[in-house]
Amino acid sequence: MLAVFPETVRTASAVACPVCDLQSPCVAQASKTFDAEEEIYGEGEPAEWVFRVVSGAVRVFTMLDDGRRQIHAFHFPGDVFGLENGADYSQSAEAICETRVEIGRWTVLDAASAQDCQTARKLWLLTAEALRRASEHLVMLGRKTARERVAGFLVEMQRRTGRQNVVDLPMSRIDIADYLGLTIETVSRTLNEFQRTGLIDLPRCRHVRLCNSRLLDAMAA
Amino acid sequence: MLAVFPETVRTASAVACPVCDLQSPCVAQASKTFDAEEEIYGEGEPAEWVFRVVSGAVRVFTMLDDGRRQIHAFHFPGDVFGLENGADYSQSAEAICETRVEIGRWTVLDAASAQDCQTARKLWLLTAEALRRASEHLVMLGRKTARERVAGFLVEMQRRTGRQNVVDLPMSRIDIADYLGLTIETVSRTLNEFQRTGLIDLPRCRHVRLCNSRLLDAMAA
DNA sequence: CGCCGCCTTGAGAATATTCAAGCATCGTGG
DNA sequence: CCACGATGCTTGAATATTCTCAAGGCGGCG
Repeated sequence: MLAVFPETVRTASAVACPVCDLQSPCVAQASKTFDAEEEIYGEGEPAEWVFRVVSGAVRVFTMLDDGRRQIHAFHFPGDVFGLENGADYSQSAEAICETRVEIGRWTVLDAASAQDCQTARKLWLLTAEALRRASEHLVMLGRKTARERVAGFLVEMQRRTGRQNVVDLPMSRIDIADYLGLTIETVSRTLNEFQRTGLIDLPRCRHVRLCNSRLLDAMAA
Repeated sequence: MLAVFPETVRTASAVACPVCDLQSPCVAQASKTFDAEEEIYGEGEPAEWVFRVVSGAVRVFTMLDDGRRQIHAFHFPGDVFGLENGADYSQSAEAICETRVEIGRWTVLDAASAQDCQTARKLWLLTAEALRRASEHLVMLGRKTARERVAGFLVEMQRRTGRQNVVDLPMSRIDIADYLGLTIETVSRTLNEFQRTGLIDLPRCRHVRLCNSRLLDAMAA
C-alpha cells in the first residue's frame, strides 16, 4: 500500500494541511480516495503520512495473532489520524466505505512543529483529544455491560455523525462488535432489544432512529 | 485538596521541571509527599498542576455513579501525570502508598510551550506515550481473557518496576481488578492458578517472582 | 430471479461474577 | 508476648452474562 502513495502525491495548493489547516509549505500535500475495505496503512509500516478524513469513514485497529481484532477508533470527516510518535504505525487503518482523505507528509509536519509553536500545540491538542477518547473507550470496555456499551456507541455516533436523532451506520455489525469488545450476536441482540423496548427504531440494519435519546444517554452512564 | 497546594509550593531551584527536566524558570516548582490512599486531585477540579512521581505509586481512575471504578493507569517514579487538555481534571488521582511527587504549574508550562518548541514537543511526546499505553490497555480490556490480562499485567509491572524477575506490587487486588476490568476474586484465582502451574511464585500476596517470563509474555499475547 | 453476504435468532456452553465463608497478615492494646 | 480485631486475600458454590455454534432470513446486486 505504501508504495502506491508517492505516485498519487501531488502538491495541490488547494488542499489545506491536515493538521494545522495552513496551506503549503506547511506540509507536503496530496489527497486520495480509498475503496470500501481498502487498507490505508498497516501496523509496522513506516509512519510516513498523516491523514485527515474528507468524506467516508475509517477504522483504526489492532489484530492479535489468532484473529481477534480490537477497533481503537472510527474516524469521520474532519478527523485526523495516523499521527504516530514512533517510526512505524503501531496500528492498522482501513476505509470502511469509499473514503477520501487528505494526506500530509510526517517529516514535513514534524519539521514545521519544531519551528512553529502553534503547529506543535495543534499536534499536541490532536493527540490529547485522541487520548481523551481512548480513556472514555477504556471505561466502556473495562466496566460497562453490553447494553451500556451499545447505548454509548449509538449516542457517540449520533453526536459525531448524526443529524437530528437519525444515525446512518457506515460500519458492519462486526466492526461495531470489535469496537465494543463484544460479538456480533450480542450487538445484534442488544440493538433488537432496544427496538423492542422502544428505545430506537431500526427500519434497516444500518439505519437507526433514536426514539429516546435521553434514556439512551442515561443508559450509557 | 487543591487548597492545600499553594501553601506547600516553594520555588525550589533544586527540583527539575516535571516535564522538560529544565530548572526554573521553565515551570514554577514544588514537591510534596502524599500519604497512602490520599487524593492528589479529583475529577472536575481545575487542572492547575502537573506532576512527576519521585517515589511511590499513583493510580489515575474514573468512578461511575454506581461505584464501579476503572483505573486508567498506574504511575511510578519518573512518570508524568495530570497533563490535561481541558480546564479541569477529567479523572482522579490518588497515592497508592506514601508517594513523593514534583509539581509544576500548568499555566507556566503552557506558556513555556508556546515559546519553546522543544518544550512543546516534550509535551506532545508525553501525551503520545500515554496514548500508546491506553491503546494497549484498550486491547487488553476489549479482547483478552482474564488469564491474558493478568499475565500482561505481571509482565508490564516487571518491565516498569521490577528488578530481575521479581515484582513487588504496591497496589491491592482491588486496584489490579479495577485496572484489568475484572473482579478481585478473578484476579486472585488467576494468580493462584499461575502459582499452581509453576508460572509464578507468590511467597506473599504482593510479592511475585516470575518463574517463566517467556511463557507469561506469550500468554499476554 | 437467484445467489451471496450480512444480520438475526435460538440453544447450549463457557467464562467471569456474585455471594458467602474462611483464612492470613498486620497493627494494636492488654 | 500474645490475644484480638480489622483489613485484605483466598476459596467454594451458585448464578449471570456473554460467547459459541448452528440455522434461518433478509436484502442487495448481478
